[in-house]
Amino acid sequence: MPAIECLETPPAAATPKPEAERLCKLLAHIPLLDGFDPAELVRFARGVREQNVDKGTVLFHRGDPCHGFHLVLSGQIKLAFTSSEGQEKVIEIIRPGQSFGEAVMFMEKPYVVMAQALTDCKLLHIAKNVVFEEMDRDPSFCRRIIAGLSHRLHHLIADVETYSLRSGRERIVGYLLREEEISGEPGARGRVSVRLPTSKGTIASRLNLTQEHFSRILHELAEAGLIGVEGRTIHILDIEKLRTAQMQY
Amino acid sequence: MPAIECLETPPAAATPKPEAERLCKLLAHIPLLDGFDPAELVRFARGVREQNVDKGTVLFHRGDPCHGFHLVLSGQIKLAFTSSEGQEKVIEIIRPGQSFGEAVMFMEKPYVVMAQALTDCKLLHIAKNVVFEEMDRDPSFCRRIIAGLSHRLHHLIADVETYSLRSGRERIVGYLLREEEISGEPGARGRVSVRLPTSKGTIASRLNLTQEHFSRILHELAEAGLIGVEGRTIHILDIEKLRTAQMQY
DNA sequence: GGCGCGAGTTAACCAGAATCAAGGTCCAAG
DNA sequence: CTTGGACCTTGATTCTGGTTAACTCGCGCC
Repeated sequence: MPAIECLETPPAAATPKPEAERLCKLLAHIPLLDGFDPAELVRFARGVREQNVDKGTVLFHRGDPCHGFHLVLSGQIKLAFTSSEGQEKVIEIIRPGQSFGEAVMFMEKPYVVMAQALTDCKLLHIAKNVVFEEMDRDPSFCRRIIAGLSHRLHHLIADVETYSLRSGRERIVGYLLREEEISGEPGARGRVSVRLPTSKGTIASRLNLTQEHFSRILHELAEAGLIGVEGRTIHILDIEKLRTAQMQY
Repeated sequence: MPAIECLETPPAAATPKPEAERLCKLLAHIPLLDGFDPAELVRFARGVREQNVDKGTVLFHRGDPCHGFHLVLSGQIKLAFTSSEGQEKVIEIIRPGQSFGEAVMFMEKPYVVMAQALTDCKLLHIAKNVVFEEMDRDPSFCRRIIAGLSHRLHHLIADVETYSLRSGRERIVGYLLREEEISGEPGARGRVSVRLPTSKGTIASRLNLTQEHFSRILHELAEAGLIGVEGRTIHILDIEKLRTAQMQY
């Protein structure tokens, strides 16, 4: 597990133009900047840094100061906290197109969680000063940030609900159904397959379960004829049945 | 438990002036509007409605549309969700000076939780249109909203951490210490007392415990000589010792 | 090939917390 | 004063999920 390190893109001091252009192209795709005109993007690009990190790299620990936020271009990042006894709880698995660290940035406080690459990743780091400048300049940009934070909050409340009101079995079934929803076709019926985005241990922690318990429940669901397990691929044998099972338990 | 009902302040159509003035005075104290000049407050007051609700009143249910946010002037409101089986989980107990419902307002989605008055309450309801107008007009107002949402998010993450990494005992000890911190003198030592803001059952739910389990743990803590229980008043016999107990468990 | 390693599985056992079922206490209304 | 209800406590029992530990499987590497 390598220590924190920022593999910057090659300096490119000699030819800054194409490098900046490439960055702008990347920026144009991120939801927060959707519809920004080129001039705005260039302004923004000043504070943006591309990072390539290896699997296992810790981007920041709890307590580290925050200088901006991150956006994942490819790969996966896990956000987690570790208790004093060393056990870890994964709060979120960040996937391409998603960003993290905004809330802490706006609070001017150190990180409360740690972030670690689950795979080799390509990231953008957006410095907070360009965000703050843009906020002063453009009220609609503020609106987007507010919308983003609200959305995040909403999501987290749903997580709290899941953790406190649902059993392990229900959480797993819910997870599988959601996962199918984002990766599969919209109106899927009957037999569909879901590929787990990362190791079972990590997903178990995300769902507030131990790896062992997760494994057991998958086994139970398989025995009940609801799913088939094949490594990281879960075959949902009858998605309608799984949905109704979700209701009952 | 009375159904939802909005006890508006008397119409005051004949003398709108003093009524508006009184509202402005209330508004001037809320953190979000701190430092606003009178003209801004008046503009804001158009969308503000005072509400007096009785204990037990449900302000909104999950699924209700959201037309603005609420601020508590006096009394307590509980935010909770109810599972399909009817069991309830309290997410937050809102106290005077605090507000709720902003995130949902910015998302233009229905409420995901329900809000109920734990005591007779005085509230302000701020309509979303005046908030949105002010956001377009004043970037610094946006900043405050962003700061508020970030803070809320931060808090919720701390809750998730507590729920998933700490035992019931630890959660209760942590709660008592926090409660002491906000109600007691800053540098308290030795013996101090904390008054629970509401019923033990509600607090138990807030901490993700059953009433029974909560009661038992209080008993255990009392037996261990850490606290004394006298109805809703908890005497912390030695706050230093409780703090170190918090570390160990 | 054999070694080591990480991920996953399985089973036996255990603990923390929920559930169920009585009571107890206090207080306000009849 | 006594009746009922809200709130709380207590004990017995059950259950969910965590802990520990052994074992398997696949894979990269010497």
